Amino acid sequence: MDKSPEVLLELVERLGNLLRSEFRRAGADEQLQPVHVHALVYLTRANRYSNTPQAMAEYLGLTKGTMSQSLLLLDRRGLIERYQDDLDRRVVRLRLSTSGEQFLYDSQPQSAWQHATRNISPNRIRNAVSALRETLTTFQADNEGQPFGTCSGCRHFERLSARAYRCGLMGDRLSGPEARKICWLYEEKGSGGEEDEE
Amino acid sequence: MDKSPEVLLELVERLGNLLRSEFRRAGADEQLQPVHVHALVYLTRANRYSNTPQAMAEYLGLTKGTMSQSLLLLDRRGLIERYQDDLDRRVVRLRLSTSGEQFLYDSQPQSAWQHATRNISPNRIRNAVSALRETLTTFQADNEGQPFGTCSGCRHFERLSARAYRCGLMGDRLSGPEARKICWLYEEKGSGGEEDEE
DNA sequence: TATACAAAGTATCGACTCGAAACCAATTTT
DNA sequence: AAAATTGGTTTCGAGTCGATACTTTGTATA
Repeated sequence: MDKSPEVLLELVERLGNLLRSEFRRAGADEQLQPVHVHALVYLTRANRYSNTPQAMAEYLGLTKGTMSQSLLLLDRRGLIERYQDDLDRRVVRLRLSTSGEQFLYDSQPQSAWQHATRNISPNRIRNAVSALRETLTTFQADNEGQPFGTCSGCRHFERLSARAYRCGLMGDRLSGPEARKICWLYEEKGSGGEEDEE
Repeated sequence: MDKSPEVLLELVERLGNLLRSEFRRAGADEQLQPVHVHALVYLTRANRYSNTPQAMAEYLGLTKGTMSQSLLLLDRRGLIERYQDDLDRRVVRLRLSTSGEQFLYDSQPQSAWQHATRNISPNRIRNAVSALRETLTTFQADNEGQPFGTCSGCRHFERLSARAYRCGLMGDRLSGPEARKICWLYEEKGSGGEEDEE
């Protein structure tokens, strides 16, 4: 019997704890909770389909009510900006404010981690990434959660030319940087045979 | 430029969130918070040097005061037992009670994850484990945190015979299963040159 | 059109987490 | 024996969190 999956779980758990502690530390000066820092980090990575309270709540594993609270706080502190969507006036869009960006720049919540991978060869990292990504995909498929992923690996992702892309689902053109951000409409590419009726 | 470390961070974050949600779900019936479930899971994996409030707090990234609160709750609910150490009467030892074990057996907080790795070859998992383990080690070394690890990879681990082991630091004999549990006195084996004076 | 219904967000409430600081008791150092 | 240290507990106040109810906007249906 192989205990590896168990050990992998343990490592992810532990690293998750440390990351959380790191976020706690980063937010301490500004009296922010870990989840607030995480929310700000998320905003740097979210594309135009994912920068809403709902997507964020889903990503962070919170209810929309709780999310609303945290966003209220971040707004009061001037770290984010909220504005209405043009087409659907129910939806709120979120973006980092200048001071939000400044905060992340100053507190560097991710630097300790970045540093911690310095001794690992790019190749090994890529392998680990691929294994974890697959785990994530399977997990999300099992648990009916919204699947998050970056555009570049998505079924709806279309390359128009060398540097122009498009989301086939929404029909919007995407810039290169945006194609590397987190999308909420993500669907696994090659998994096939899962064409939902209706 | 390679974005892989960033992506790895993101995956660990996300999987950490999902794990947390999973713990939340598992504890919902018993009105337990995710951190309580995590504490119970930790106890199943802790060896004789790590089954104390302090080690647990360190592992979960909490202060001892906070930890004390959670342990009080778990004790009141009858999910754990606390008893005094024989040699040092300040230290409290923790163990799962029968109903604690029953709870974990019933709620299966880790099963969803175990399931999620089913499509990944053992070999790829082992590679991912090794990369994450190294990241963890580096991270802990950078951040002066207590290094957790399993006995079998520890510098103090000695094999007496085919099935008998010993911790060279504490002098205790260890059973086979115990040698696979989480230890708080863990020190990296081959890293060398870090012999602390004093 | 009206009218029902769904969806995105907000507000309120109560239980609980969390760190900080003060505290206590057992141990170790001096 | 006194002082310092260590493992844990207690207390406090701020803040998270889910549940529930609610508001506003959009969509479907008659």
